[in-house]
Amino acid sequence: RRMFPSVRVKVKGLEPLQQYYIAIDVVPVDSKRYRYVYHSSQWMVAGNTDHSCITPRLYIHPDSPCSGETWMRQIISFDRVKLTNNEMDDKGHIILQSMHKYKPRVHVIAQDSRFDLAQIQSLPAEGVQTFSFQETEFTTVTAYQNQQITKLKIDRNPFAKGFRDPGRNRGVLDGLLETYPWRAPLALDFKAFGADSQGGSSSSSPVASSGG
Amino acid sequence: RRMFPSVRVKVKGLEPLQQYYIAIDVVPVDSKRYRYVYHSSQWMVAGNTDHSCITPRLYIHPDSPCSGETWMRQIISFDRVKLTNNEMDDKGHIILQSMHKYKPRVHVIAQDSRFDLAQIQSLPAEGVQTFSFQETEFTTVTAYQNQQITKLKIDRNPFAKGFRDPGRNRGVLDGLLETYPWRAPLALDFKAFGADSQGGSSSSSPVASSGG
DNA sequence: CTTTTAACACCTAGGTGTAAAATT
DNA sequence: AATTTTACACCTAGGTGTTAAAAG
Repeated sequence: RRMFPSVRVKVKGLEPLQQYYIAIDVVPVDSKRYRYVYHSSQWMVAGNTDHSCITPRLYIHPDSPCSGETWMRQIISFDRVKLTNNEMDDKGHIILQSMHKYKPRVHVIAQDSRFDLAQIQSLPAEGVQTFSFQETEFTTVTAYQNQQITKLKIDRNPFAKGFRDPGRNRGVLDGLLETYPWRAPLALDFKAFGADSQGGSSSSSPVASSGG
Repeated sequence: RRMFPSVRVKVKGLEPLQQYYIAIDVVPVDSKRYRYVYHSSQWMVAGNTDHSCITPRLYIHPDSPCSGETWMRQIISFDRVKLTNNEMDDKGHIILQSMHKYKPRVHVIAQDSRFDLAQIQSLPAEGVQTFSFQETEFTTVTAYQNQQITKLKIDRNPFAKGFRDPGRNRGVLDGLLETYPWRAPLALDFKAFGADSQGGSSSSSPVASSGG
């Protein structure tokens, strides 16, 4: 299923005429398995798991490759990214384990004639800058554990319109959205050199969860 | 509106590791205006018009750029090409005049670092090979003139399913499809060097017409 | 017991020819 | 009179949370 809300970014500091690929992947935050405790409304550690050896799948933004000038002029939205818990998936979706914590990463990749980047499966060794944002951390589920998340999805996702309450509960939702982390596009600055730099921003608590 | 039936091609003779763009455009067959004569079921010349000065719009296949190996492994379908008669169109659709004859051209463009091909608006001077096929010639209309074309579209276009006759008229349509020109993908051979080569094939009469 | 799967009604988004209205 | 535009019902295609059944 699609990731919702989707990651949206703005990028600056690119070379206007250079061509870039922009891609996203999702990496584990830790090696813990979580369970949701209803009476305290919290995710709590429920054991260890092993994320080792699995290279995360890369989703290339469909506008890639594209000039720095064009990338910088638009908000870059990853709203077609699909997540699955099926480890045998053959449709190129991003594979995650349910009941785990993850964080998306955005990669800006300068096109280099030394590599064939047409069919990128893994990140090249150089010419890549990686950004991630604390506030985009989320917990995976196959069925929603948190009623607030369900309401947020129903109210904000156009495809869930059929489940919206006519008017009555809007106030509650507005309150939640006050701290909703992904309303504004995240900012990437390519000028900060070096790979794996953490694009920092204000850090709010993880709120979003996505069905697998 | 979309062009239907759409142009489908297979290409061979590419360099497996070279990157290529593949694009389509539509050029006038002549400078005549046509009208459809019902009693003889024929398109007849109805005057002259001026196609001069207008550079045809290029539709880049969405898989571009892509390696020769990948292009050669698949049937290349231009089923999302859109036609319009609005000369002020700002959505990048291919602009045609109604009641005129046209022929699609397919261009195979080797990626060359000397040019910025990310946003191709016009064809580069070299590294391009152009193919066209007599049997893909068609006449533009805003309302169908020929009942056989209407039937063909209704029976073959999945979006027109709501207009299909339940079973009864299938025989008539099958007879028409026997000479339907675009059933098999057209064959391009990139080995035939030089630009503007005419990829020849059997020449049947123009049958397809598309709404503007 | 908890978690996952699959079928479903209900949406968004957009591609059909039709028929009536508008234009030329 | 011929051609074009517009609104429309009817489709395809696919993204929602829900629910009941299945799996663990």
